[in-house]
Order: sequence, then structure tokens, then C-alpha cells
Amino acid sequence: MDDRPIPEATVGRLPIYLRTLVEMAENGVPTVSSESLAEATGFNSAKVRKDLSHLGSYGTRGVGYDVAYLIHQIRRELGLTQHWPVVIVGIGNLGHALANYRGFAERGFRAAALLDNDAAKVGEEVAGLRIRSLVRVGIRSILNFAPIALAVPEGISVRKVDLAVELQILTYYEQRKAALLDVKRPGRAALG
Amino acid sequence: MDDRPIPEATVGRLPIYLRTLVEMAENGVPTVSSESLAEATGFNSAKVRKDLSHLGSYGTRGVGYDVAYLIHQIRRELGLTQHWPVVIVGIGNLGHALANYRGFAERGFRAAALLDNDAAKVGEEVAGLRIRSLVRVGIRSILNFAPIALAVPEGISVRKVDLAVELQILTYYEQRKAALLDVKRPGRAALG
DNA sequence: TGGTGTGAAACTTTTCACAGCT
DNA sequence: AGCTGTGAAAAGTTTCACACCA
Repeated sequence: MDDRPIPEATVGRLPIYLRTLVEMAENGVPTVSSESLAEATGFNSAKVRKDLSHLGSYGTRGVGYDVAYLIHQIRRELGLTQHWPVVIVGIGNLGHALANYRGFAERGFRAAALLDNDAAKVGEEVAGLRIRSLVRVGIRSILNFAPIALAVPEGISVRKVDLAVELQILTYYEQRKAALLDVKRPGRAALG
Repeated sequence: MDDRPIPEATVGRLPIYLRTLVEMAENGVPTVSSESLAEATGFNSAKVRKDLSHLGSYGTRGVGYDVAYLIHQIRRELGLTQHWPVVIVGIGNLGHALANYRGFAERGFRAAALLDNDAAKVGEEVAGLRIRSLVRVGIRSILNFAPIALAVPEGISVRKVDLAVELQILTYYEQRKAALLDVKRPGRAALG
């Protein structure tokens, strides 16, 4: 592994390139240019080239990138060539859905355990796994769906997914769009 | 509304300040300094001050910010003083969970309709709403949980939540941590 | 004294534009 | 001729550090 870390912004986009490339491979596409990869992902070609350049020089001038090889390189860089067991904590509505979420299985993440601190739920079976009680386990990364800031020991990575936060960000831009419409057509209500 | 748009990075953090401030208000905290708000959110105080300065000059030097007033200002800026009906499209595992997700209701988002293009599901009742078939509706913003890049008409805002992507980003950093351990303790396997 | 508000500096990310390879 | 790879410029974001006010 090259020891220069890849910029955070690029790391955030690599999974999206990967998903797109896998789809292209399934459709028998052998090579892809930065321009067409840009179109498929919604980024622009300069960004695509800069991003991919952090993996190494895997493109061919005048041709583009070999889809299969690029998939391999991104998988390797993201550490997806090995198996990462996933533990789902809190088997409520969302935990249930996550345990059954096909998008995880399809991309190589398998739930290894379901944990809940509600004694009433322990023993129940979900998605072929028995719910177990919460114990101290060797967790190193957390994808947190709970709307709280977790305090974790150093060395544990946390990413948050807060569904309401995402909606609130949308309302900000929605509101601005409404305001723009107002300016263009004065007298019309901002929201019909 | 001030017509200078708030920087994107700041908009992304406003909902997090809001959540924290609401919690503080519930605990009877009357004022908050940028330092303590930073501690509660995990950002730093300079960033908090810069972010809040985009709302206006609502702090008091030597004292801090009035919690209730700040909540009001952030809500106003995010457009949360009005009601935004939410439509859930695709009532599978995840759609089910979203329809029942308390985090939405608690923060003022109510599902107005559940839509699915699977005829077998139409008519079924979930979370007190009857599933209806997919029709052309006046949608202006989309929070997309499906692992595909949506092609939408101009003027429609899209935000993506791809749960597998978030996990893949975590594996990158997890892998780097493992590599660092390796350097420190040569001979030890990267992953126990 | 304590803590905001903000220019300026530092850093990160994006975009431009083109040399150079196939 | 076509497309990558990349320096350099531009834009955006974070952090610093301090004037200034309650």
C-alpha cells in the first residue's frame, strides 16, 4: 500500500466509482473514459481523473481505464478484498431493516451478530440470526444511526447517518428555491 | 431572508447544532458558549462561531448565545418553521422502517404518502397509511436511499444516503489503522 | 474578565489547461 | 486524434489570533 493517505474527499467518492464500474462491468463495458465515468456518477471529468490518479497511473492515454482493473484497484484501496464482519446494535425498526438490507449483502457486508440491550428482544430471530444481549465486543468502527454524538475511545472511527439531518439540509435548499421563484414571479406564494 | 447563501459546509452542520441546542433547552440550559457547543457537537469553537456568524450577530460577548433564540434562528434559516410533507417511495424493508421511524416525527417530518410500484403491495396499510401506486407527483427534493444515480429534471435537489458506501468509507480508514499497527508492531497480523 | 465576531493565514478541494503518451 | 496525468490557479473551508464589547 502507498502510504500517502488519499484525500478524504476522494475516499468519499471511491465507493461511488466502484458501484458505477461494477454496473458497467456487468453490462460488458471493457473500458471507460474519465468523461463517461463522470457522466455516470454526476461528477466532472477533471475530478474523476484527479481522484483516480491517487490510486496510481492505471489509465491509458487515448483509450481510458480498464473497467475490471480499476474495480480491482478501488476494492484493494478500500480494503474490500477482505471480509468485514458487521454487528448491528439496536434491533428496532431500523435495525430490522438493516439486518435484511440486500444492499449490504450484495456488496460483501454480512451481519455477524445482532445485539440489543432490551431483554424482551433477546432470543428472537431476525434475518436468520438470533438477537443477543449487548456485551463488550472488539468494535473498531461505528456507523451510527442514532441521533446523538457518540463519545468513543480514541482509535475508533465513527461515521454518522442521521436521516432527519439529511432532510433538514434539503429543506434549506428547498426554501431557497422557493425564495428564488418568488423573486422571479412576485405575488405568487412561495409554496403552492 | 439574507440573500447571501450560507456555505454548504455550514448548512450541513446547522441541523447538528439544532439537535444539540434542543437537547440543551430541554435540560433548562439558558445560554451556551461557542466552546461548550463545540464540545457537545465535536467541532471546535472557532468553527462554531464562524458558522453561527452566518446567521447574524446573535451572540453576546462575555456571555454566549441564548439557546432558545439560536434554536429559533436556525429553524428559520433551515426552513423548519413550516410543514414539509414527506413521501416515501418503495415500501420494502427500508421504506417500512422509515415510515415508522420516530426520528422523523420527532423533528417535524410526517409521511404524507407511501408509494410503491409493486401492485401486490398497493392497498396494504403501514404506519397508519395505505400504500398507493406510483403516480406523477409534484416532488421537488429527493432523499435517495437506492444505490443508483438518479437522473432528475433541473431544479430538483437530490441527496443520497447509501448505507453500503458509508461502510466502505469506514473500511478504508479501518484498513489504514491496521496498517499503522503493523508498522508499530512488525510481525503481528494486521487483523486479529 | 470572558467570549463573540472577523480579518488574515493555512489548508483542502475543485477546476483549468495543456504537455505528453498511445 | 483522443484521453490521461498533473502542475498551477481558483474556490471553498478551517483555523488562528486578537480587537472589541458586555
